[in-house]
Amino acid sequence: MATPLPSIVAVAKKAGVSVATASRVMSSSTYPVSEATREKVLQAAQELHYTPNSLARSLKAQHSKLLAVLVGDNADPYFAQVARGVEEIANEHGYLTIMCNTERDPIRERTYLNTLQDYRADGIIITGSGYNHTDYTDDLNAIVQKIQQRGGAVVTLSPHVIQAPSIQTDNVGGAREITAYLLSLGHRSIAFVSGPEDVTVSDQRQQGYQQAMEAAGIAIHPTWLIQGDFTQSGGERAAYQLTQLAERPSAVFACNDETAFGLMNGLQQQGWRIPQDISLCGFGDLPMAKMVVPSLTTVHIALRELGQKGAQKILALLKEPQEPTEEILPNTIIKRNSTIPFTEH
Amino acid sequence: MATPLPSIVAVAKKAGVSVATASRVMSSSTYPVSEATREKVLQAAQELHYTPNSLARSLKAQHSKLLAVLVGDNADPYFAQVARGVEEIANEHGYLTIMCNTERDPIRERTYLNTLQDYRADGIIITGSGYNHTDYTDDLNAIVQKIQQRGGAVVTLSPHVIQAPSIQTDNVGGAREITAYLLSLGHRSIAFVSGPEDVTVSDQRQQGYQQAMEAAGIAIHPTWLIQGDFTQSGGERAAYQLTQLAERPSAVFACNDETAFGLMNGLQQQGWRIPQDISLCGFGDLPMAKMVVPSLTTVHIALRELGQKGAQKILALLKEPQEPTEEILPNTIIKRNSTIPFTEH
DNA sequence: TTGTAAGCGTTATCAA
DNA sequence: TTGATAACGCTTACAA
Repeated sequence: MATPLPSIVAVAKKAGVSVATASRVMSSSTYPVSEATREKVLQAAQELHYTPNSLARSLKAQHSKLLAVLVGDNADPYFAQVARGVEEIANEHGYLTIMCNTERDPIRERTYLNTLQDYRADGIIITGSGYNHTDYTDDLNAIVQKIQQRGGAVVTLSPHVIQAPSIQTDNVGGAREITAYLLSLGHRSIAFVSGPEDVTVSDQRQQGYQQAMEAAGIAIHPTWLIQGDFTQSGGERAAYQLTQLAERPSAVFACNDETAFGLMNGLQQQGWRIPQDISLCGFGDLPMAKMVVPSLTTVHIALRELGQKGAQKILALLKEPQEPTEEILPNTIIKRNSTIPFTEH
Repeated sequence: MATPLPSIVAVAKKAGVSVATASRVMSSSTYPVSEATREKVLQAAQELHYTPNSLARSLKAQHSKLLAVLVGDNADPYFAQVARGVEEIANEHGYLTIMCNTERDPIRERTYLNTLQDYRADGIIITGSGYNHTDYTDDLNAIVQKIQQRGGAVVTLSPHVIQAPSIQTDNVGGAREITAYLLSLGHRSIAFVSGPEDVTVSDQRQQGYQQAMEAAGIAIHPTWLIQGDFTQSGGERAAYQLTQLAERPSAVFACNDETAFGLMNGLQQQGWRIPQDISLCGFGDLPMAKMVVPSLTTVHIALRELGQKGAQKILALLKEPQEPTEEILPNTIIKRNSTIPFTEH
């Protein structure tokens, strides 16, 4: 049978003091309490194994010490790393981390945001989402605004229709750089495998790709633009499309590592050798990127750090409201074995 | 400035009814309320954008609709999959999922368990931990007991010093089977790379390995037992050790996939070809297992399903307390390209 | 069918 | 320095 935990009244009673004083010592408030009574209370609390009820505390205090991460899928290594960074900082500061998988579905995002509001989550970190547009833009922003009004903090870690302070990796720049790297290797026909349609991160990376190609004076052939969906199977499908082309590009740039892994697998299954037959690169630098054979040339994002910074931003926001800012973090190209200089076949 | 959200009193006032009736319609209790007043209340709630404060509700109801997962590291694909399964079921049933990274550290486990108790988490799922022994065994079990006493449910998903209902994959059996598979391929000298010392899962898998070897009448050479730590870098170190041996085994069984990936990388860097020079297999069947080259022969665990079952067990436990049970789930061997029949060199 | 009021476990205000 | 007491927002006896 469920027996309730001792409350502060039990402690007060046992110590022979009022709940007020008991509370004062348990909540380690600055309010003066004599050493003698403090001892008595502590003693009683100890004996009863008393610990304060966080729910009651939160209700009273109007904040919960709850921090949430909205991710597309916590099993996706990209999000997993970010979430890890968040949890780390949260834990350090006495916050609990709530994990929310949205599958990039605005409706799920909305539902979670509402629930989180009901729980008075102090901070919400949104990552891995962000369509260019959705019918729910206003909806989402309305909720976010309400969250902010009641004192909650919201931060996005990727482009999103939600208006909030944001910390992001330089998607355009990173894509431009890695494309420029392929160009510097002598490649001229470079394919690009995108993410799901209308997802902004994918568009931004495509933009970087296009900028680099344009700067090199190369017209992008329509068949070089292949649709993916950020998953390995999407990459495999892209590989198939690639092998069907009349003229094979000499390099492919996948807009994220998972896609690149899928491509690698798919292409190799079709008998293509990487990098001899085609150079391949990704974006993200997941832990697996250096493990696959050949190891993957990619854009390194400090994912865990991104999560940490997001959490720190939340903490800062909670301390004192600040102007909404957008911070763009630089990233670096990691050259590995999946790319080699262009050679005539 | 932070403006508080409307409470049920605001709704009651606006609807011109008592808080009791307002509450009755908002909490969709079975208590009879006339259609007319129900409408009025709903209307008022709508206009005020009222949603009930979950903290207050939880405080009153003595349960929080909070479910926690304790994992070693949420960025480890193994745990990530399990956590995903948990979140899925939790979300379906209106529970929020709290993610706790313990790094297998009993002290961190204890801290989290305490915090979770303070938040009145309804359910706690513990996975990825479990030393054979620790100085904190009694501590941990004391907290778990208190959690259960106050009505919370605890389930473990891997061997652990914590006494609680448990659902686990068949570690011994799986290891025995896959070792038997290697034997059936003609291998006789089979190395085993373990996890961190004293971690029970690792011991169980080693046990399975030993059982199979024994059944085949093969004495295990001491040098075949190599210490790993469940990580890729641990696998790489093991690879190095392996290459130093005077007599090379013809196969290695890594006690988890991450270790196998590290081995694969390390061995290949030393110029060993897999599977020609040595057959390799793992345990877990992470998504990456079929992506690496060569693809990895391993024991498939339905990880996500394990998480789902864990969450369902919690839900069942919450509904009505049951006898603590230990459920062992079968697993299956996935034969891929990292293993081939033994051949003389 | 509706309302009043107590209580969940805290903390903070006000008096003493 | 200590103690009553109200309040946080909700649900539920108990009355009406």
